Amino acid sequence: MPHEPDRLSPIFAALADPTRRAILGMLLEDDMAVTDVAEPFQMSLAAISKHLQVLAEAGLISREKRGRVIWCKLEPDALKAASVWMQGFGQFEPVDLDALERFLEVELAEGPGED
Amino acid sequence: MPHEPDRLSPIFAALADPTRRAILGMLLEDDMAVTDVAEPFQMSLAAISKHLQVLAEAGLISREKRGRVIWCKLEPDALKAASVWMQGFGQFEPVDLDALERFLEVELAEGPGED
DNA sequence: GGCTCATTCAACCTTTCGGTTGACGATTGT
DNA sequence: ACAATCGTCAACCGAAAGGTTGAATGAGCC
Repeated sequence: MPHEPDRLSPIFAALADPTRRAILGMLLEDDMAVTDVAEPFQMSLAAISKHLQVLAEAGLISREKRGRVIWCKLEPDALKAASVWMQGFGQFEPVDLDALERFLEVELAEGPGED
Repeated sequence: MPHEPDRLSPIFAALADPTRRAILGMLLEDDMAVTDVAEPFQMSLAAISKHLQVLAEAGLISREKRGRVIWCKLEPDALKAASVWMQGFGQFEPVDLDALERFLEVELAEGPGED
């Protein structure tokens, strides 16, 4: 049996960019058109389009064309695959809830688009 | 207000390489010397050394020199940070800290696969 | 038809990544 | 003292990442 294609690497690679994580955060609230996704960022629309392609190839989002607008939608399953992989490593010690809270506060305070 | 340094990106970037994920898997069982980490791989020792540096800079492992041997040890906290970030998306509860806390408590108390 | 808006494509540039090789410092054993 | 071992450093390489700009495609509007 040859080995299965590596679907995990593209997912983690996609998550490794703060712009792309911010995009995912925005998409968490609602589906969005490409132009609207790009609006809060300082970079060109083409750059955002590339980021969306990376996210789509990793399976983290899907794009659907309705009219002349392309709607981007979060696809949680890919994220879950990566999460499951990490669960294997996560079974160490009971979680440090204080650290968790601090971490989440920082992460949520940064928010999408402010990177 | 400048932001906190981005600690999440290096973690995901480190996880995006299958060699590095394999190394983490090996380190899950036991601490290992660099040479022993490198042994099962087809690439040079220097390449593995670089991978270990990437993992260390992401905070995923630590290295301790005892004698002429450098021992590599898994550091679960960094992984936990990334895991928590992803679980926020998977559960669609990025704002409800209480619910996320309760979820994690239950999740870690039961442990994966111990239903 | 022609204009405008939404998105991607193509070419290009610079920086980073993942690998190599060979030399090197540090440590241990004889 | 000398040689072998452990690991990193430095220089180099090709490929990929992340950005730019400008042209091209395609759908909707007047």
